[in-house]
Amino acid sequence: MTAYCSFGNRSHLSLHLPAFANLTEADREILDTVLNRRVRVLPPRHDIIREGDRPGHVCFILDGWAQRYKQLADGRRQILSFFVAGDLCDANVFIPCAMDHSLSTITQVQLAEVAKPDLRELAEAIPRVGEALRRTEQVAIAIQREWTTSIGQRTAYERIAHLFCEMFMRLRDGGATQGDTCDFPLTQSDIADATGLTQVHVNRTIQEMRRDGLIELRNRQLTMHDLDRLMAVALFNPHYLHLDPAESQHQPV
Amino acid sequence: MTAYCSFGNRSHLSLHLPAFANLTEADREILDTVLNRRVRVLPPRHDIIREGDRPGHVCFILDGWAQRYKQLADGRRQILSFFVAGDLCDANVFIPCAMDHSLSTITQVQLAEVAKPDLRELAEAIPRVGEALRRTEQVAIAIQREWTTSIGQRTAYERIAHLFCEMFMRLRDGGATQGDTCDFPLTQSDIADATGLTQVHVNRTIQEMRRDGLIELRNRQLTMHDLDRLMAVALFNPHYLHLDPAESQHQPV
DNA sequence: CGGCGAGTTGAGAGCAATCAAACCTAGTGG
DNA sequence: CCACTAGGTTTGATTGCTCTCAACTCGCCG
Repeated sequence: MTAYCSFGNRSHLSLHLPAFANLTEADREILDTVLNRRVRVLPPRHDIIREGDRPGHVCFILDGWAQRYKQLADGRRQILSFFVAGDLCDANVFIPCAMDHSLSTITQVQLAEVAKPDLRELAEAIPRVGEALRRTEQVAIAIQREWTTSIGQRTAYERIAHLFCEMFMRLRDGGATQGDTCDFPLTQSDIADATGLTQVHVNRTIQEMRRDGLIELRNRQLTMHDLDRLMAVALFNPHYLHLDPAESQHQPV
Repeated sequence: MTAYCSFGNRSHLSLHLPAFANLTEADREILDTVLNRRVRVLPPRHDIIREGDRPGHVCFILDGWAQRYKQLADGRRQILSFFVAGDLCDANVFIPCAMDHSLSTITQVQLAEVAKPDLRELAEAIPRVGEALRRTEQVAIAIQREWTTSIGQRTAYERIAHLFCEMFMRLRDGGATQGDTCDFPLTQSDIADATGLTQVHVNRTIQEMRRDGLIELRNRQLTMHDLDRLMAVALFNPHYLHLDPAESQHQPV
C-alpha cells in the first residue's frame, strides 16, 4: 500500500511554501534534503495517523489533499481541516503526546515524513525555519478558529461559500490555481462532514450557488465565477490566513 | 477602569498551573516574579485585546473568567474559548502578528501581563517553562478542535452538556471546584454564543437538563448531579484536555 | 419607583435533517 | 461489447430541531 521513493525532479520543494519565502538558497537546500529523506505515496482515502498514535515524525504534504478529522463514539465525524501541497500536518514538534484526532488522505498523497528530532534540530540551526514552522502552526490555529466561527454562525450557503473561498485562496497562494479554477477533489460528503451539514443539503446548496452564477463545480474542478461576490456572501475576511508575506509591516485590518 | 497592583498573598501562583507541576522551587519563584511584574484587575465585560491589535505581551489569567471571540462583519458573534484561572491567553510568544479575534473579560478578571520578550527569555532559560507553554498551547488547540466538532456534530443538548463537562473538568483540574459544584458565571447568552445556539433555545435545553436530573445552574453556580451520565450524553472524552500529568507515559486511549 | 439585565414562556416559521429512490458515470468482468 | 457494480450526485416528500419574535417575570440597584 505504501511506496517509498525519491523524486529528483522535486528539487526546491520549499520554494512552494510561502512560509519559507525568505530563506537563503543554502538553507533551502538543506531543508529540501531533510524533506527528501523519506517520501511516501499514499493511496486515496487512507489513514496517515490514527487517533491514539504517538507519531515520531511530522508530515509535509508534497502533493494531493489530506484531512484532519475527529470521530465521536457513535460514529459521527467532523473534518477539522484540509491539507494541500505545502501544508504541514501537526507541527507539534516539541510535545510528544497521543493524537486526539486522525489524519487521512483524500486523494493520492505524496508526503515527506520528517523525524521530529530532525526538524527540531533544523529549526534550531536555521532560525528562519523555526519561525516558518511556528508561523505555519499559527495559521493552522487561526483556520481552526475560523471554522468554529463558520459552523457556529454561518448559514449552510455561507459556510460552503466560505470553504470555497478559503481553499481557493490557499491553493492560489501555493500556486495551485489556473486563473479562476482549481482542482477540488472533495466529494459533497466531504464538504458535509467539514461544514456540519448533510450531504443532501450540501448538494442542494451548491446547486443554488451554481444557479446564482457564483461557482461551477464539476469533475473535481472548482471555478470561481465571481470571487468578490462569493467572498461577500461568505463574509470572508482573508486576514486570518495571514497570506500577506509583508504582513508584519503593514496591516489593513 | 484599570488598576495595577501587586498581590503579596498570591505567591506560588504557578502552583495552580498543572502544566508547571514539575518545576523546581527555584524555577517557580522566578516564574512568580515575572508574573507579578505587571498585574491588572479588569472589570466584567471589558475588552482585553481587540481584533487588529498587535500586543507585545501575553496574559495569564490569575482569577476570573475571560473569553476569546470573533465577530462577523454583520455582527454575529462566536465565542471561541473560555479562559479561567491558570490559563494563558494566546501563547503566541514568537510570531508577532495582528490578532484575528478579540479577548474580553466575562467576570472581573485579575491577570498578569508578561512582555513577550521576557517570556521568551524565561522559556529559553528554563526549558521546563518553555515546555509548559507549548503544552498549554497544544491543549488550547485541542480544545478548539473539540469545539469545532461539538458545534458541527452534537445536538444542542449534547453541546451544552459537553461545555459543562469541559469547564467543570478544567476547573477541577485547577482546584476551583467544591465537590460537584463550581462557579459558573456565564449567562445563557454567553453559552449561546459559544455553542452556536440562540439564548432562548439554550434556556429551554438547560431546563430539560435540569428536569433530567443532570445539573443545577442557579446564581452562577453549576452543580453536576451526575457527572458520569452527563459525560455519556455529551459523548465527552476527556482525553483531549490532556489533564493526566503522567500522560506522556501511559495512554488509556 | 423605574429601569435594566437575566431568565422564562408561547406561538409560529423556517432551515436543514431524514428517508428513500433514481440517476449518472467510470471502471470491471464476462 | 455490454451487463454489472460502486461511488457520487440529484430529486422528492416529509419531519423536526432550532430560530424568530414577542411578551412577561424576577431580582437588583440607583
